[in-house]
Amino acid sequence: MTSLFALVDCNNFYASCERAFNPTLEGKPLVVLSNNDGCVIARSNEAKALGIQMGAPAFEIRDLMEREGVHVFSSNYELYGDMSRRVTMILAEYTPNLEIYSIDESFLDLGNFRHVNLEQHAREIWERVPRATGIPVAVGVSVTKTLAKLANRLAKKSKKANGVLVLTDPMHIEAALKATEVGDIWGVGRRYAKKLAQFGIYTAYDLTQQTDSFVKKHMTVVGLRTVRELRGEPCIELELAPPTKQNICTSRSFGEPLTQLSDIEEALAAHTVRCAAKLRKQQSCANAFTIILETSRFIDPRQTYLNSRTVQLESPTASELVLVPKALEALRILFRPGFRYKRTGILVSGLVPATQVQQSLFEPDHRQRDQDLMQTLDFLRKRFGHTALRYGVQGTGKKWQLKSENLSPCYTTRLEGLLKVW
DNA sequence: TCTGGGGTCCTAGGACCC
DNA sequence: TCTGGGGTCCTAGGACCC
Repeated sequence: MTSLFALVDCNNFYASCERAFNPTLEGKPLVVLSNNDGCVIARSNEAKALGIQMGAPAFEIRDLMEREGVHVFSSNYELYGDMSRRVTMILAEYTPNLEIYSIDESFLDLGNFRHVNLEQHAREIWERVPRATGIPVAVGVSVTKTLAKLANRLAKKSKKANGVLVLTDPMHIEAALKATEVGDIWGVGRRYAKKLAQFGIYTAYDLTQQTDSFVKKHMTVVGLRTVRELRGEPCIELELAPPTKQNICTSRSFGEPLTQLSDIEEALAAHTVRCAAKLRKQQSCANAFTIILETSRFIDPRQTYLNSRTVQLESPTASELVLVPKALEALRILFRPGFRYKRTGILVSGLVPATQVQQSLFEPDHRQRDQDLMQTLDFLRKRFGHTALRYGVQGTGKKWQLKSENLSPCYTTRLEGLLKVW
């Protein structure tokens, strides 16, 4: 039996979320900016039509946006996360096997749906999700995940497809491969596209015609898997449960450049607390952590500074009480006066399941005490918000906090947002 | 003045061991 | 032509994804 996958992708997801609660934005150009209101990370179709590029720095297009009356939003991940859960719940009704691939994309296993009219089934999903959630989607169906991605892309692009494309007929697959540039394949980025062009390989079809050894030589085994999938041979399985993360990173740019160690300490303490909470959420402990400290990358190279410091822990931990002081200690070693710093962060690594933690022979055993305290903290923060309980060293965060000047209300998760919808 | 924040996997090369 | 051979572990760097 051959496999069958659908990829359901939300159109302009963050932009659509903002619009879902504000119908007056229908048909208007709208963009969502990254953290710190830095660059464009989502655009409505109308904004795309104005020529606003993905990743464009906000300051470069400010004039254009003002002139054209573009509605600008700071990113509101609380809202997007909640909308994403709503979409996923609808999709789960259409398959027993669902992979939540990202905040706005899911793969559906349709392996046992051969008897149904696929076109009709996909079209039903396409209609149902926006009706239930306000978020428009596109649906691509094919025999491998990579081809389903490709079908999804064409479903969005082609007027005739109108949001739904089922790609199972070999003739249709070949035509689709010929119509797709090599750099638009899932798993082939800009670097490889450039390299392949030097060999005269421009379309997905061209790539499928290469020998396995050629592909492996230039694109490693990862690229070979992609090519086999394009040829219709499934190599990438559905991931039903999210894999346990092997690293967890929490870092943010500062709202404005910082020169004082004490301000940066505040930021790093806050990031470390968030990072430790993420660790506990996946029930892991870290064996090591790395602290990153850097200036802006967009200034005179003589004024830039980028350094990191990795610290091995005596025994794996997820306790803030251990991590915060050690993180700050590492930061003080990294810090050089005289630079204008833009970002700091922590990455925890060497993660092991919390249940398998071995106690070091040389450290006093604070584990039980720490665990109890962390449990209490997690409970209180869940109930009262993650900033409800802070350490003194975190300060008030005024100096380093993100710029978010155009934040929409958290319509779905906060009282003031709910009232506004009413 | 102003340019995001997460992640993954693979490979090559060096250190070190027997 | 060939400085021995083979294994593991670690890190840095490069590619990719959203």
